[in-house]
Amino acid sequence: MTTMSAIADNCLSTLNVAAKGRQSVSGIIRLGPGECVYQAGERAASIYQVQAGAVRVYCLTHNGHRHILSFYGVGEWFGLQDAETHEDFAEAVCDTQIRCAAVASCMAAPIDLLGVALTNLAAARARQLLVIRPSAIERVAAFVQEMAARNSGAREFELMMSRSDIADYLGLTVESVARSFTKLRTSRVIHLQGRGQRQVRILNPQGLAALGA
Amino acid sequence: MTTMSAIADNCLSTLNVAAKGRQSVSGIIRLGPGECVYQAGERAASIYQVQAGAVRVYCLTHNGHRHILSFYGVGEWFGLQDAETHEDFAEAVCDTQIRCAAVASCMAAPIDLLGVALTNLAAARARQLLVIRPSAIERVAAFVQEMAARNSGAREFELMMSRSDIADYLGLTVESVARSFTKLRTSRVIHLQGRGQRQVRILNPQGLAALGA
DNA sequence: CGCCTTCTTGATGAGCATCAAGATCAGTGG
DNA sequence: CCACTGATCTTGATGCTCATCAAGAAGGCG
Repeated sequence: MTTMSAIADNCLSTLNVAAKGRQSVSGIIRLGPGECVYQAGERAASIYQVQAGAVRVYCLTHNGHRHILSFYGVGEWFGLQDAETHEDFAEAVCDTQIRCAAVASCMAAPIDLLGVALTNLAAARARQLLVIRPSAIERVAAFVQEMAARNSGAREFELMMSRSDIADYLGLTVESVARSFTKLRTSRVIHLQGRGQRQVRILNPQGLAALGA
Repeated sequence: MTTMSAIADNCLSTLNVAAKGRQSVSGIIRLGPGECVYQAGERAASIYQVQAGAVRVYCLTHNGHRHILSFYGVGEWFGLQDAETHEDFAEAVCDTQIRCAAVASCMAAPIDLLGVALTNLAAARARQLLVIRPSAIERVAAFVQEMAARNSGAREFELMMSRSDIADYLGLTVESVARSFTKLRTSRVIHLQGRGQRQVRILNPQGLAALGA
């Protein structure tokens, strides 16, 4: 019983801490490529939903390398965490529009914080399975599938992020990413064109799935 | 205060879904090494807290390999997720005692589900940073530090899991794990002894941190 | 003792990081 | 219109690290 009430106390304290010390900020924000949504060290008082474009959330490792924890596309929520201040960075990948909701406002318009947290948790777990995969081409194949799924399963779509972003997301180097894309292209699994070879058309979904599943 | 109730509402809605079709189960469960807490496909109607021992939660990958998502030690909660059924497996690592709480019971005795979810999310993110690290010895060093932290930062403690568990947790092979432990031993960073070389004493915390930080 | 599991050590090869350089493209200004 | 510039992407060569295969060492237990 005492354990139970202790947990209830945690619940209260977490939220009060998160909300205190900052004015509730809500509204729409427009950002250009590379512009920052929040930085490590800032107070975490809001959560954000992508309205258009895409956002990358990343951490810096001990040796200064950037590791992208997740990309967020239209409709997805990010920025929720347990600590009082952010330990990560969020930036627009391209021209982007986000909605900002103060966590404290969840009482007025109850946003499903638990749902957001669980969705993010599930995504983080899925990413672990992806990243642990040894082969570079498998990671890239899985990434292409993930991006296709984000575009409603379209056969053709445009990557909003650079090869460098993809590399930092998959834990590879830019060169390995480029090589894997080349392999997928020469083996007729995908077709690449457009500015920076970011326009992707999936030619052989089965072949892609066989690699990335 | 109202924040609380909003979360309670969320709690209710999510939990009704999760709890339906299964009797609420609460209580204490004792398990021996390798015994199962839940399996993929089972309805997710409860969350669990480790009272003694340790639990491993893992997924099976497409090619049949086991990937351990997380270890849970005394006091930690696991089993919470957004899907209606589990997609992962939970097993006792050693002799273990867990507390089982039906999610539906959170209305009567409000467990901080959001807090549990956010803690798990933070852990998943930390693990991404660990696993993405290229070097095997760095991963093992970070793992040893994590285990030390779990034992209240003790200099000496016993690993409850096998080398095989560690390998599946770190995304390495058993051999690489053993080699890394050997390197840490021969470089006088740690000392190993006891059954299965699972008794660890940290001789050089700075050296360990330099590798694993 | 024999059998089993777990951990360690050795030899070899594959795959990726690294370093280096070339290719493509958008933007800029003569 | 073309040359210049910088960013991004691709390709090539080399070495290191880890997975793999194989076998030995160290308990635990009947």
